[in-house]
Amino acid sequence: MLFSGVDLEGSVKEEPVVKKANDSARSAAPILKSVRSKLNVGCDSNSKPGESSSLLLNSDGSLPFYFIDAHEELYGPNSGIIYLFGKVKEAGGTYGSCCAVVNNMQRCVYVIPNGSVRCKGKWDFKGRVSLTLQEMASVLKKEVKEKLFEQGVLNFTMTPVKRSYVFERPDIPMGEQYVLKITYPFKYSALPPDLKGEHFSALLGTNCRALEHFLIKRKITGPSWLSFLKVASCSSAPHKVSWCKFEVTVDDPKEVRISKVSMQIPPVIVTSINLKTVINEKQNVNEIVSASVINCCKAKIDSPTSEWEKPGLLKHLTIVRKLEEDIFPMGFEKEFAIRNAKDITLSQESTEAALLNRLFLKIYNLDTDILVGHNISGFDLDVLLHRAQACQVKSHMWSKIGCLKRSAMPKLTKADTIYGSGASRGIMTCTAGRLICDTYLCSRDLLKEVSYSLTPLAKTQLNKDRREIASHEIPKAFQSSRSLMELVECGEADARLSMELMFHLSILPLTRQLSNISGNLWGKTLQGARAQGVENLLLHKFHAYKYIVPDNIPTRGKNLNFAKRRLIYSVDGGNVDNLNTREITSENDLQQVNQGKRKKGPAYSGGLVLEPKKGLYDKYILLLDFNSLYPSIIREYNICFTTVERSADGSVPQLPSSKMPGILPELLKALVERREKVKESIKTTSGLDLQQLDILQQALKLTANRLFCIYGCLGYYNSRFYAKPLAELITSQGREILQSTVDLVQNDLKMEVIYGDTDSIMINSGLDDVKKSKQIASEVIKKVNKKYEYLVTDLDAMFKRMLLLKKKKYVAVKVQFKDGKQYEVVECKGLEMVRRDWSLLSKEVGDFCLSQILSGGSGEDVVVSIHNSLMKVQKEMRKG
DNA sequence: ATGATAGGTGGCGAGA
DNA sequence: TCTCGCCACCTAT
Repeated sequence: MLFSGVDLEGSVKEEPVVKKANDSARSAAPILKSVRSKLNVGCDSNSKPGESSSLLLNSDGSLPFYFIDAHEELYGPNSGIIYLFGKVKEAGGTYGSCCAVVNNMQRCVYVIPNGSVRCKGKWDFKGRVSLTLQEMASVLKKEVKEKLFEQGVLNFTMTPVKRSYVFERPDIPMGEQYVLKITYPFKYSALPPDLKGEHFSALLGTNCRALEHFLIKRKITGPSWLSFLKVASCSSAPHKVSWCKFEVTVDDPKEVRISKVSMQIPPVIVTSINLKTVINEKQNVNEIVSASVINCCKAKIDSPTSEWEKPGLLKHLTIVRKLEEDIFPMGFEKEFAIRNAKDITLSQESTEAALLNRLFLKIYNLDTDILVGHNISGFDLDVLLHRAQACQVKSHMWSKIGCLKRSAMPKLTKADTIYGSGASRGIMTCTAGRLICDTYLCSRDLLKEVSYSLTPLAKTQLNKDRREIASHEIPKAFQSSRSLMELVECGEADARLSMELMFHLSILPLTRQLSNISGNLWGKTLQGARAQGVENLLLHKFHAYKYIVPDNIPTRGKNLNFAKRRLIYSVDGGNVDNLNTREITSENDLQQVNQGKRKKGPAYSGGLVLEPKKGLYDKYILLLDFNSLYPSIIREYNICFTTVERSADGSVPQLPSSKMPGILPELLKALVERREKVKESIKTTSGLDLQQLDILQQALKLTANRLFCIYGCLGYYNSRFYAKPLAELITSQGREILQSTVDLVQNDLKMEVIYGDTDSIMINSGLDDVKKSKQIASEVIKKVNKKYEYLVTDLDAMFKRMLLLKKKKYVAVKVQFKDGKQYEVVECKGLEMVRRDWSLLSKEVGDFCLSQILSGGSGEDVVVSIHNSLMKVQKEMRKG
């Protein structure tokens, strides 16, 4: 099955077979026994004295591990080591956090030999000598061996293997051929990507990351149950590298497998954080005065969590500190005592450093899997770590914000990052092992709202009023006990709202499913890295079919590479016209790079927009729409890296003639079919499973929406799978399809097309009757759909009245049906009132005018009424 | 570093 | 003062 992470039928069944390995079973058993005994010693912090916990094993003696997050150090002595974070099951049936250290990762580099080898398995070397595979291999091996020694790589294996290459590098031949696969340990540095030799023209995979290699090779697609066949050792408390409850070491990556038994997906521990800060004017930095934490210890990730507010699941704590050398206001001690009567929910500290220590310790003790907060990645985490640095919080404390013990703080980027741009790499490094769920970023992805601040979101989504305290008001809060308690409550309320938002939007189950579908790391999906999702999907798929994938261009020095890449890969420059043109081209490109991201002219032409026949229409207008046009084109014409022949001069390629289905079309087919299947399952299932299916369907819908991203990634310059010719081919087909549809409707069906944009056309039916219009529409649709196999048009809407003003600007009264009843909705596209950069007044006035125009009243009445209202507005403005 | 291109609109400054 | 080109911003698909 394609996406093994998603289990459609009969997902929840078997519990893991509890404890003990078969005595005779595997040699792993004794090791695991010792693991277990060590773990009893090792799990120091979380278990109460006298309580001992041991891990449950599968019946074959392997250790089940629910994989959640992973991390690799990119620099330093630990690069090449992979850290997996997840959950293991304890004897009591509870779950504990676990870190698995995977050692001995091997680099994997492909050597592309010179000359053609596609002729009958013989290596045609420089067209002169024809050698056998074995002979050629030995010549090549000898040279590669020398080169490896030169690079200081002393320990390696070499194997000739058959692989295909179908991407955009002109220096690597397309199609299947024998290449030499080299593997060597990560402790040796990466080979230079441009290394060449007498017998080989290129290297691929030189800088592949250990983690990516691991996940692709082990076919791990997002959060899922894994089993560790052998666990080499288990560190006890002082020797642990992580803050997790348990820690194991895996010395052979191949001992990590996807679990074949389906087991219940464990709940996770979610901690919501909200900081209240004051601005230190002298240094222009935020200082923390209070931190609120809300913890839910059993959040479901396979279905929506509905009862998260149930007593016992939720705990809260707010830590406040004194402002400057002040003392806490009068009466605070009393409040303090009341709040802590039953449970510690309020904590007072005298310094910011003490507050931070307390908070980090709390997160550690909670054994948090997921940190949540509104704009947590853009604000709270950044402030936390900067303050930890400024207050000289010890590394064994601040590093508890993540799961890996650290001694040095990674470079944090400046605090003044753009609102909502996500966390910096340094912050993500610190939090490795705990997922970051930023409800601000997520709602921006999942919802369409005017504003994504907490206050409006709380209102529109949760129907709750949020009390806001402006940042300059915060110092005043310390003047009285009452106002200070209000500050505390505000912090807790905010933390709570953010968590509620997360549950309300089912962010965890949704993003988990998305990660499973695309094979992405959950943390990346939460960060909204859409391009990366597609990248992973393609990586998994192409690897499975034995294709060598395009190299990962490292971020560092990318700007330099940009121009270089342009020169190497650019088909524009490939024109043998003259060298001058080429140099100018690359110089222009360099300029574009230097001028930054703001200036980016389109690289190729996109969708067709028809000139609108402007005016007010009062007969029924039919809006016809091709369902996900670009993905369908890929399927319809079998467009793929593997099928389209790219021309050398950079012109738009021809449609493929190959009937062999390409990988992209197959992928889309699988996704579409999968969605259909889920839809069907939804009809026939009930109860809890239905909720799960619903999430699945939502996720699939999201992916379907993001199928567009597959096209996007083909046209996205920084994408690993950048293929301008393919993107161009797709859009050019799109234009042709739209045009031919227009021609069909106008010439053959003799109907008037008044507008069209990329994948849609509007037809003036000239009718007053709904039913007749509908009938006509279905006839048109039938005719259009007959022409295509996968492309499907649909009647998107019928407009009773419409005002068509410009390209991409129109208002219409849409007719809809619900329970057999007809009702009308106003749809407004592109006009001022749907834009955020127009004032409320102009929106209101516009709204009124349009409602008048579309009311269907006589022309004169409308004019009079609009005029009157405008006069009224004018008067009001003069007054104001 | 964080899918695409097409298109409308107001603001701004240069130049007539 | 007016026009024009450029830019930032936001939207449609």
